Amino acid sequence: MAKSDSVTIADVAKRAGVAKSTVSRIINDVPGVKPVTRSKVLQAIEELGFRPNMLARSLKTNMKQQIALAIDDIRNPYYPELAWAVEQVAKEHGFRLVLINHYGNPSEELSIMGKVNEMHIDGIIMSTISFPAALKKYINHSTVPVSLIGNLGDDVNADMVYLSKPEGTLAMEHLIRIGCTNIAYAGGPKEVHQGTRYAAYEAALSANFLKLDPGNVYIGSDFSLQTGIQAADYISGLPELPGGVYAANDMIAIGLIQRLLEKGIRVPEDIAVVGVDDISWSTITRPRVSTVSNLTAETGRIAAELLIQRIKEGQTTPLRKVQLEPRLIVRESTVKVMES
Amino acid sequence: MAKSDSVTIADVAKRAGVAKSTVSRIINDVPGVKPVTRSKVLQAIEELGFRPNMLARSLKTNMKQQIALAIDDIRNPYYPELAWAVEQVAKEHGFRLVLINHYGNPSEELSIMGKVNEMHIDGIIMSTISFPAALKKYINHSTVPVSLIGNLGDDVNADMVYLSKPEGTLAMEHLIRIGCTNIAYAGGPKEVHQGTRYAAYEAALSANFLKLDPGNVYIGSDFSLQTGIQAADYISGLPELPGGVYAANDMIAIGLIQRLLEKGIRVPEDIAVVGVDDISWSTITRPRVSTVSNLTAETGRIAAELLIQRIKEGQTTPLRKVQLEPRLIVRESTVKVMES
DNA sequence: ATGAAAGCGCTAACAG
DNA sequence: CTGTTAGCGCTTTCAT
Repeated sequence: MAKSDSVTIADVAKRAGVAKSTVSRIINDVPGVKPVTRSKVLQAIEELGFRPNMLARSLKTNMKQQIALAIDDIRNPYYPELAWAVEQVAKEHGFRLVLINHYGNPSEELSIMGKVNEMHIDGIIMSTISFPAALKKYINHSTVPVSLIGNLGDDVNADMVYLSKPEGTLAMEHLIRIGCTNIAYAGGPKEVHQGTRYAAYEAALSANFLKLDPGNVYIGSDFSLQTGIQAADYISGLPELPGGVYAANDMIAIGLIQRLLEKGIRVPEDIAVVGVDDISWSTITRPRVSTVSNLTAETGRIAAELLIQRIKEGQTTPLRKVQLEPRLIVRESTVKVMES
Repeated sequence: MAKSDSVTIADVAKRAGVAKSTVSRIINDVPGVKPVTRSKVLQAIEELGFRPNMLARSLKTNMKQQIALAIDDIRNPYYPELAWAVEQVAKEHGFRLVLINHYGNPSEELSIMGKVNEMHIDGIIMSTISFPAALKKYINHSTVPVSLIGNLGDDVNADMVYLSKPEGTLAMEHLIRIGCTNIAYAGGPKEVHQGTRYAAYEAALSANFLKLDPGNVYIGSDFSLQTGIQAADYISGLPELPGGVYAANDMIAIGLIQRLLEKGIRVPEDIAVVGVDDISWSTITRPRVSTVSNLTAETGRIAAELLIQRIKEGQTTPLRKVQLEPRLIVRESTVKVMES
């Protein structure tokens, strides 16, 4: 248990011949300390190699200068950018970032919220996929501020950032606008992404008086390239080749496109393909992938800013909800362009 | 400053009619507490909704149950998997993960090591790119254990995980084995990746009595797809087309291959291309990319285990160094295969 | 088997 | 301008 070498504020005080509180004042830049005293103490700090014990400070001030980010899986390409944006903002405000993967597992998500006050954090950003009712309770009872990515309703005690409409809506509208009537869907399990990815498919069809053919829907096991490849095999075997495919994310779109091309099916001439996420890979495949940007970095930045602001001002001010507009990005996978 | 509602061990003790120490014993599973007392206390805990303040506990025990991982940039595709592996192991041992990006910035790296004891962590894993001498001093003076990714020498007080040889060596040997004599290099700045990516190029050439033609070396500004594309433009314009290209990572290799194909240069027939990293994308491009796996997840896992073991046993036991064997993975970008 | 008391290293009134 | 005095909430001897 031996507290190693650690030199404390008391050691410094003794060495400098002052009281602990004076040392405290100096390391906290409290004004009104005689310059000569200050330099005496500074010197003692230097000589002793004193470093304040933040743990003790935190115990006293109740500020840990740390926030958590709970996400599905950092290996999913959406999250590194989100995490990066969050860490940037955190760092600017002198906060560190604790990263937690919950793998979309509802019980994990609950367990995280149940442990927030054992976590040395001042607040938490949750990017939840499934959203069990129990989670809402946990959030509402949480002692630390919560910032949510996604719109989880008005009865949740948390600031939120979310898109003004599902990305998929833009993707579908685009396909319809360029003349597709027979549109296929390629995605992972329907429930994931709070179901909005798939729901947008159904909604857009019905909003445009197009009929939903269950045969046009390919549901894979995840949101990977592999799923895209399998979707291509499925879709290319359909009795009637769809004019367009709405892929639930760019990874799927890319796998899908590659496989279609291998099979001699031209994109976009035979099939137009649009994805969602605007990951960087989408700009370098051939054809480059039309997609919908969900403003990942912007989302992370705002979520972090909302949280830190909330940490600073407490639960007094009203909850904030920030809506972001998803943005359609048209590239060659949906429209033939002049120059390659 | 108001310490909100927080119910403490003292509240529980009063409610249960026992001493604080008894409550402490119970929440720490210290044996030798009469069952009836135990249940009385447990009930009080339940009724009051008591949750131990880990900060206070940490101050006393000096264990924060938290480790840090300092990396270049989480957006670089190597790191999410590393971070994931580290977090897995951390979680298994009841530790949380603090993620820090240093952007390969030497002064940032130093600043991180300078702040380790203000960070509420029990140890830190550093994946450093540049390795200034000053960093060595910081590490050797660090009060918390350090686990290093990469071999930084014998005079550094840290456990280490690293590859037994540069990945590039395997990549180059492969190209040479399949008959390339005129081999180009495509990479980012030479110093990055501790210089091993490029150094392997020079070393392999001279080990095989091949002459180094500076005109065959393309140095881009980073390790992105874009650099690969630019490298392709450069290499395809060379007076004599090289028989093979060693790309410093798979991103570059992929950008390079796509661009070569666009220009009507066949891969691997005209040029064989090998990358490094074995990122998942390399399995779905056409042709799929031959590469060298650097065992990312394994590296993360071991780094985390070394660190946590060190945290538990202290600086008494000798330093550990774990070597991993990089593995060549041959795909279609270097050899023509029978079935596509 | 349990209680009393002394801190962990720091901050924050309150005096002087 | 600086010192004294209480704690923050918990663990941990040492008694009983």
